[in-house]
Formats: sequence, C-alpha cells, structure tokens
Amino acid sequence: MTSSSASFAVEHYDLAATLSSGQAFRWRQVEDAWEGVVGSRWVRLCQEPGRIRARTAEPVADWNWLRHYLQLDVRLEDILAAFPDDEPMRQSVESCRGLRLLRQEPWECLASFICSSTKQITQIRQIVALLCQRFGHTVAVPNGGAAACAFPTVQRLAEASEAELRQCKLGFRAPYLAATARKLARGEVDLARLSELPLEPAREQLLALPGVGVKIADCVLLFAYGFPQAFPLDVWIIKALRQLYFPNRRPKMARLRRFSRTHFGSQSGYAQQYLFHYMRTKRRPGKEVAS
DNA sequence: GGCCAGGCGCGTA
DNA sequence: TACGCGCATGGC
Repeated sequence: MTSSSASFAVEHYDLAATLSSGQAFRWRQVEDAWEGVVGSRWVRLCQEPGRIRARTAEPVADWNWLRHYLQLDVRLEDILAAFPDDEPMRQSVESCRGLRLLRQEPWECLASFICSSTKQITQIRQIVALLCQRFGHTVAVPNGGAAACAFPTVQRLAEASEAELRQCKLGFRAPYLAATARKLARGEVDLARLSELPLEPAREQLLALPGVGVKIADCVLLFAYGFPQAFPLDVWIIKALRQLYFPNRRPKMARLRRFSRTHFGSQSGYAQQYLFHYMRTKRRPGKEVAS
C-alpha cells in the first residue's frame, strides 16, 4: 500500500474553523492535523502558512475530489464582498476570516442532519461515528492507524431495523432516518438530480422525505448542493437575528424568515454560516466555545 | 438537577 | 397560518 500526498496553495482558508463548524461531522483533530473520510478515502489535512497539505492512505492520481470537497477554487473575497455592510456581519467576518463552506456528498449530509435535531454538535458527531462503525464499510488507513469507515450507503441503512439505528443513539430520529433511506432506496426521490433543479423545487423534493423540514432541507441545499441562498434558520441563527438585528423588539418567526430572505444578499448562505460561527464562538459570560 | 441542543410532525384553534 | 407539545439523549 502506498500513501499519497499533495499540497494546495490557499488564501483566507481557516481549515480548523471550517471542519469544526457544524456543517460536517466526521473530522477529528489529531495533533496539528485533521483526519476524516471523504467518500471512501481516508484523508489527513494539515494547515500550513499559505497552503493545505493532504495525505491519503492509498495512491491518488487525481485530487479533484478533494479540491471540490474543500471548495479550493472559491474566491472568498468575492463572497465576503457580497455580504451586507452592517455591524453584525462585520463582527462575524472579523471573528473568523477564512471560514468556508464545504461541498459534501448529499446523502451523507442529509442523513447527518436528520440525526441533528435537538442535538448538540458533539452528540451529532457521536451518532454519525456510530452509524459509520456499525453500517459503513472499512476504508484503507495508514499502517498502524486507527480503523476508519465510510459513511453507510443508502441501501445499507434502508436494510437496518429501527432498533439497530436506536443503538446508535438516534432516539426518536431512528424511524425518520430509516424511512428516508427506504424512500431513497425505492427511488422515490433522486438526490443526484436535485442539483439540476432551481432552489425551490429542490427544497420541495427534500421536504418530501421523513424527518426533513425546512431547516434540515436548507442545510442540505447549502452544504451539499451549494445553493448560495439556502439559509438554515436554526436556534443559533434565530438568536443571532433577534439579538443583532432586532434588539429590544419581539419579531415573530415570519418576520425573521422574511428578513433572512431579503437582507443578506446573493451569498446569504455563506453569511448565515458566519453568523452561526460568530454566535457559537463569541465569549459568553462564564463559558468557553460552545460544542 | 434543570435547561438546552444546527427540529420535525401532528393536533388544535 | 400560527402555536404547543411530545419525542430520546446527553452536555454543561
């Protein structure tokens, strides 16, 4: 077995913030690097000044899969320039220059976020890890490294019983994940074709899946399909909008939804991720970074 | 020990 | 359309 390595020049790319920011759940910090599985490849990423180094366990001839996953060709300056010029966005960008959006595989992203409802990010990581251990096929790792698994296929989870899923700590989410996997396995929704659709029809397709509401649909539309105006409204973002844009007022959810669609411009999804990260990491009395 | 977590689905009004 | 509630589980 021969490992492979590569080096990518990057500007304004905060790898640690990006991989730990609650959009993907399979990255583990190991010393000064990040280890994870992308598709069926184990990979170790390391940030160095002006570059990201990558190492795999098996030979790699073409690194486009990783360039795509990390969105290395996106010019962050162009995206930040599209943000509204207001104080909350300035603070959010100031708190973390280099936060990026990944481009994840749709099924893994969808399944992970079905597991996410009323869970903290650390718990989502744990659930996803258990699903991979139990239902994913093993992938090659470097000699002496810990075993690693791919994310389970649709078919494998469609065959899993609700009880087996509950053993992965899914709780009341287990029937949702099972039902969605089965629906996809039957071909009732084709995730591969959603990228051909405009935002609204793509969202409608996702909303037809059990356990998928507007918030989870928007996470998948943003993190897996790259719709730049998908804007997941979760508890953190609702808190952010209330505190930062409507202080001392009591906007209703309908007002916040309208605001989220109209205020943040052509890259509102990215803006949302900056707000999310800002709210989770800014100092709160007596607390460190939320997990 | 109580509150809350990158919600959803369903019943009521 | 707009709330309220139950649903498992664990971190803090």
